[in-house]
Amino acid sequence: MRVTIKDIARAAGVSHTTVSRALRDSEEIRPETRARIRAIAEALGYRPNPVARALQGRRTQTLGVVVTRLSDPFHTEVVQGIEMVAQARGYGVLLSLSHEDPEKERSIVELLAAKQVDGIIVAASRLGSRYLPMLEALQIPIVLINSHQTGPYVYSVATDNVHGGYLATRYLIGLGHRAIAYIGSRRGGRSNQDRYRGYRQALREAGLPLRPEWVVKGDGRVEGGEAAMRRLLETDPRPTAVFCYNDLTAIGALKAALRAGLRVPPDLSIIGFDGLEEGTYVTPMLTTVAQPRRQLGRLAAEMLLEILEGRPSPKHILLQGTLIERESCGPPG
Amino acid sequence: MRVTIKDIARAAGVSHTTVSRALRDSEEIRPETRARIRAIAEALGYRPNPVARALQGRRTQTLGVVVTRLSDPFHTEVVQGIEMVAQARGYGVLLSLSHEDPEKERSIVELLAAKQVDGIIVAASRLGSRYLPMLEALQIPIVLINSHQTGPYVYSVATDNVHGGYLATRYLIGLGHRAIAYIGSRRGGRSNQDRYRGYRQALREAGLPLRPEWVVKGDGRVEGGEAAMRRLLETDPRPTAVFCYNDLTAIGALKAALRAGLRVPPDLSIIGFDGLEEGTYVTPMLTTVAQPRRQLGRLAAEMLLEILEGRPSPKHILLQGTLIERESCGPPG
DNA sequence: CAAATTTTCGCACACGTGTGCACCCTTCAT
DNA sequence: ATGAAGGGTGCACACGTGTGCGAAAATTTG
Repeated sequence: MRVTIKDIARAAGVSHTTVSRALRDSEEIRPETRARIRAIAEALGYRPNPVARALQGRRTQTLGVVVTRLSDPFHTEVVQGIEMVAQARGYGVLLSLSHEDPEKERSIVELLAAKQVDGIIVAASRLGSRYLPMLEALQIPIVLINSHQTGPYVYSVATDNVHGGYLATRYLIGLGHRAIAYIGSRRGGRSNQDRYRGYRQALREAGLPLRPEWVVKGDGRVEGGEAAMRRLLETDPRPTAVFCYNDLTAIGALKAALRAGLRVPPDLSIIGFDGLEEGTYVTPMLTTVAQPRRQLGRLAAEMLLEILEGRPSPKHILLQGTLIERESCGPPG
Repeated sequence: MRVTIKDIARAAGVSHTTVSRALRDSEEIRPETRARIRAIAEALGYRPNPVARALQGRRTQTLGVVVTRLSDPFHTEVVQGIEMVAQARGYGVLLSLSHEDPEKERSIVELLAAKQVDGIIVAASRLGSRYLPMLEALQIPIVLINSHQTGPYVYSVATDNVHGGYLATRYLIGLGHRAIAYIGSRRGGRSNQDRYRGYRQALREAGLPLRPEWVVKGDGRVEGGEAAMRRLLETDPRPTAVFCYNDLTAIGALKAALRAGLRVPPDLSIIGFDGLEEGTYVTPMLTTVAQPRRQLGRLAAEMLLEILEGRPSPKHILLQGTLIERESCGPPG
């Protein structure tokens, strides 16, 4: 059997009330008594029962985390960031996967709320604004990662996609490219639109035309990037550089280009987005706009904990991505 | 405020006892009463409080999962398998990362136990047999993934590393290779030894010599594989094929080989282990011995649930890997 | 119609921890 | 010596759900 405060009370010859107070270092209990009880608790190997505490105090010390898929390396790093903060502050992390199904995401969030988590972090939500009424009904603070929404219980941490798209495209322009394509993502939603916006803005500023046939869509994964690149390779004239929605897309694009016998660079330059480890696996290594992924997770968790513990916190945080120059870009050949 | 059975009792004009029984479909309550109470519960939007249930019934419906790092793609797939099963059966998944620190792994397992999880799954444990006394003291069933141990509360699911190593090496021999190297892992522990054992066995059977200078060690990650391959490239004669401890190591080896100007194949053949998605990102795509990773997670979760729900279950399951032929191997050139 | 039986429900307590308030025992002042 | 003041501790209840057992109501039986 597990040791409870009643067992300690019996051993110490006091009531469980006194034990409870002694262990919480209450001023009401005489110091010697406190010390004696602590010693007995130690000797008996007492571990407080968090379930009972939660029932009593209405706090489970647990954060719910909702993610679409873990097989997407973007999310894993975010979750690691969350977990590190949570672990350091004594919170547990209850993980649920939605598999990109909005309906499932909804039911998962409700399930987490029913499980009495203190707060929820949702990474890469697929749910739009119709989401909000539910969140408010739950009365649980929620932090959205890379999905901006507004509402009384809703907070967010995101990277600036417009800026990132602009950064990538400017970089290619700076290398001397004038024929720059964009491979987007069917499933990218708002973030795809924003990166595309940054791309257009950079083109416009440089006085470069926006060619519709150079804007194609993948699916945010390797296969989609590959297929999209094959379509780009058939255009005439061909772009000399490609900005890809994310690194997986870029890796697919690179595969297709290499298979077509192109040298990357100089025949083609490819830049990705995210800053995944995986970008260093390929040859040439992928140049990319890195999102501070772990930071996203960390900040989301810290924000949530601040809110839960009643400290002030900003409601929305926007982070900037940074360019990582590796090998997949160069001047047009 | 949250709706409790007391609220329902008040609305229905019965005691909370009756409500509790009605909702659990007890035979003691008259069918009409049951239906009436259910209707009221429905109307009020009642959700049972799992914390209170856990306190009363000693079950939290939560599984603890311990993993070294999520950034290792091997684990993510395993965790996904676990989560899918858990979600389908109404269990939550409490995730903790140990970051390859044995001491942390220990404390995490104890923390999970303190948090009253019903069972624990440990993926890729770094703790050896001195682990066992603690596990027994906790009296919580534990399933180890890819780490075989024996004890009253200890179960395991693993892939057959000896067989996998043998399979990979036989495949290379079958292609005509007679100079086959092995890049192991410093941190691989038992699994590294077993894969190496399979390698030696295949060499012995084929009458090939085991050359010490062709057995080097990486760290199970890309960088280590790269460095190890550079060392191999300096040997004379050079191996014509390399079996790598895992896919990340193989990706590193491939990078080094390509950088040295080798064609893979025919100048060099490389085979990995794990069957990661990442193996398809590189050019040429990696041939590998695939572990049924999601299956590992699934089986571990199913095993644990069987045990928890009192159904019989095998204590140890050993799965076989399968060869996936892609592009990185061919006859020696 | 009364007694025995069955059905239906509520009382009281349990699970482990926390807390408002009353009570008891010192201690000190009068 | 008596009263007040104050510190130290325990009683009783709360949190939400589940359950053994007894009591009341409904039904069957003699």
